[in-house]
Amino acid sequence: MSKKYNISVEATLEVIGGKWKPVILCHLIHGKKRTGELKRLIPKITQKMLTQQLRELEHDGIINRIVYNQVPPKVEYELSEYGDSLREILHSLCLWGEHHIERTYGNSKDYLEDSVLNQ
Amino acid sequence: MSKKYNISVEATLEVIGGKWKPVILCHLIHGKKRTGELKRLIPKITQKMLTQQLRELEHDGIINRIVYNQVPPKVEYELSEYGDSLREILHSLCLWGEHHIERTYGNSKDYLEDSVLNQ
DNA sequence: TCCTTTAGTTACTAAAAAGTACCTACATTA
DNA sequence: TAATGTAGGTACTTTTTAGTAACTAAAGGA
Repeated sequence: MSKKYNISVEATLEVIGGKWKPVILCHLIHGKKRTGELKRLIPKITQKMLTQQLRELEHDGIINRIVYNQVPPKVEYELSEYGDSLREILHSLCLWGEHHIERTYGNSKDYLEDSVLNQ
Repeated sequence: MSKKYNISVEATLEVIGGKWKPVILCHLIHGKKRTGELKRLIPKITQKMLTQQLRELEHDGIINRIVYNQVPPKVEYELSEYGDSLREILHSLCLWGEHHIERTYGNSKDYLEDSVLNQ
């Protein structure tokens, strides 16, 4: 009848899978971000994909969308309380990536953009 | 010049991103599996995708491919020592999925296939 | 001899994901 | 009056990803 998962990780992937969602969320674990900030932090993402992914994350209760009623518009995104339950996982995913880059290339400085995230 | 990541999680996604890899790996954290076992555990995967994903994981050093020189062929896959560094992350991803299913549907039994993985 | 079994390959097709380019709203400021 | 800045929407195209179906190898057994 109802939708079945063969293994629970499939449910996780429905929510945070894909090319952009983990990236967006890894930025949000460092705090609230405006739309434009996210675009700057993720230079290769298009407006369309950014909005689309943010909408889905909001729909799944992972992030909050905070709209300030002003012109020009100001919108901020943050991890919701529920999304915060992903914090450790997201952090581990970032950490593993750093280790992997080092293992693969010998160092991470030359292959990883400097940013608040990679200290 | 050389390839750059804007954030380290991108490197992680290159290795374990996509629709099938986390599923395959979550099965392998419970031990060595033959090709046919994996096909049975992941009913919706096709032979082609299974082989393709396994090859990539092997190439990235995440899994070992163990070939027994016999006919009909017998091949087993297991997490490599390096792949084992993903064990905790994979486990957390599964756990989060279970919580998410419960939060979303009220219970997990009706939405999650019974298997060794979901006790 | 021919079927079975297991793991895998390949050419082709279909579907899903992502990219492009252009459009909107509207208060503020020059 | 016209340009600016910010967030977002949309139709269309391209690219990527995945699925389909038919194929191979080779030992053992009927």
